[in-house]
Amino acid sequence: MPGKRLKESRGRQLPTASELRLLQILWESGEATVEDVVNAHVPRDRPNYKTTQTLLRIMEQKGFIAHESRGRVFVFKPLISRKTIDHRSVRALLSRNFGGSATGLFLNLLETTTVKEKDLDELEAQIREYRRKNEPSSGRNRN
Amino acid sequence: MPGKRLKESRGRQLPTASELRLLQILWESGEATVEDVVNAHVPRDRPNYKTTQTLLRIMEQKGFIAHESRGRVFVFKPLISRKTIDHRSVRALLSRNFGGSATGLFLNLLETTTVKEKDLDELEAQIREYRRKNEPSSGRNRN
DNA sequence: CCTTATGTCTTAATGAATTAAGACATAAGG
DNA sequence: CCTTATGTCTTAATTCATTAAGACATAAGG
Repeated sequence: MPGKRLKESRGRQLPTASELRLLQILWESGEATVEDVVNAHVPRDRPNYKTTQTLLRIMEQKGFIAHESRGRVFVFKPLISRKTIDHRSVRALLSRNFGGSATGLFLNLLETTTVKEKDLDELEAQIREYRRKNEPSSGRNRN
Repeated sequence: MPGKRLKESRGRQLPTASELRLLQILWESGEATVEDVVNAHVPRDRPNYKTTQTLLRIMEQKGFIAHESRGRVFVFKPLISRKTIDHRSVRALLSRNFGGSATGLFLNLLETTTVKEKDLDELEAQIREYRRKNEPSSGRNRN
């Protein structure tokens, strides 16, 4: 057994890859026992029960989730939302690779990925929506 | 000394945070000695010479950079472009957090960050550009 | 030429992430 | 009631990232 981890629960900002996988299961199911979490995986990459248990305990130490006892089993629930984690992840990538420039990331996205026509429409709509929200004045009044 | 790392140079896909910092220096300067890399940092967070040397060697094992001897010093050059790393990083985030959906990431970007008016224009222009490139036919011919 | 400063090479301590086994407690079934 | 299956708690091996010291070689300067 290696690494005790966290002197007094320091709480990294972001979950690790394995932690995120379990979080996603909890987000979908709302709450889950260790067994539920294990069984939520396809048999192909179903993790070990005890391993999963350990991971969940660590995630609790980090403040990502909480548990309550129900009979003799623990039921785990997420304490942090998917949206929050997504925000943090995007911000991390932004400052790591793009000097904080959202535009830079977006341009990269267009280069990297294949965007469907329908999604392009959606993106334009969202840009218009963003404009509407953040600039209620109708234009021209630049002073 | 902990961890020999890499049985026969396995080559993780992405550089770690520290590695990326050094890579960015190499991308800007084109090439650099250990000393150059150290001095490229502001005194505030200037890393140790030997630490930097070790990191550069590891990065070379991973295939991110290469060196050539010049006199008795090593001159390091990047083997991988910023664009490639950015692409990989975005793809990683995409599959990790957004189920591969670029649109999801983009919507998150709009929510998370403050985008300047000028950048919105730029984004729209890029979307039009993307359309022009990926759909040269002028419309209507759906068969 | 010979000392010394500087650079590379070797070794390593520490901490975190991942994985999982064994100890121990207890609910459940016969 | 008593055995057993199952769940939690404790401990730990392994790997990688980060940091850096010491050994050793050699170019540079006096």
